[in-house]
Amino acid sequence: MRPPRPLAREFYFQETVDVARALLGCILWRRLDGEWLAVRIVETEAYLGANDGASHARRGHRSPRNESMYLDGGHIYVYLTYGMHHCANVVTQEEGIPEAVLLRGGEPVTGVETMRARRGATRDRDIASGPGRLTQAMALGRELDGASLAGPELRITPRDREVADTDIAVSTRIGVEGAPDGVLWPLRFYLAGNPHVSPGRPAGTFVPGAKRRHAAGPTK
DNA sequence: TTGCCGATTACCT
DNA sequence: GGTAATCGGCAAC
Repeated sequence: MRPPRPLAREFYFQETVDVARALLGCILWRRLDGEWLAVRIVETEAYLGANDGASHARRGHRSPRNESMYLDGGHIYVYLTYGMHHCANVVTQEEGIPEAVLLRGGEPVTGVETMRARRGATRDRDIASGPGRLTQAMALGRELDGASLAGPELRITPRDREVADTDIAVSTRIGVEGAPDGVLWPLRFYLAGNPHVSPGRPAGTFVPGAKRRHAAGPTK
């Protein structure tokens, strides 16, 4: 199975939150040893640059590690976390604006047995349901940091089935703590009910006011 | 140069 | 529900 045409470059220049939503249902492809691996994206998180306390680019921070966040839209930012797991992000916006969308979960579509072997997983739902699992299954490492998402080894292609707004659930982001701004922002998006969404936290739909507190919301 | 800690996961009780 | 694994980045000394 081979990938169709990649998403147009303009896709990545929409508002980052819109990109995070629009990526749900799209297909991420990775060519490994001549074989195409693919997952349908089912969970994302938006990171909104300098004003986002949870972002690696908070306060405008820039270093060799997060340099790829400053590329123009349509590239990938891969970093190592907890000393052992990689996380992959889709870079958005024009060059110099460090916004990105973290890929948190994927549903295996093609190359499933290769990914299963890479993960040592038995159930399909354990293959790519989490940011570290997704990068391990698809061999997304630091060597791909900064690569194009419309290239010969890596690409994202359009949805292969319809996704309605009502299929998309929203919550606060996972694993971000203590950040003065950003912690409560509803920037995690996922396909409601999809078993390949990460188990990181009860997948509760974000309900404004449920905890007597409204997320401040990005003021971008 | 040192020390702390993370956009996580797997395995334990 | 709790925590060890594991190491690069970054702030502070």
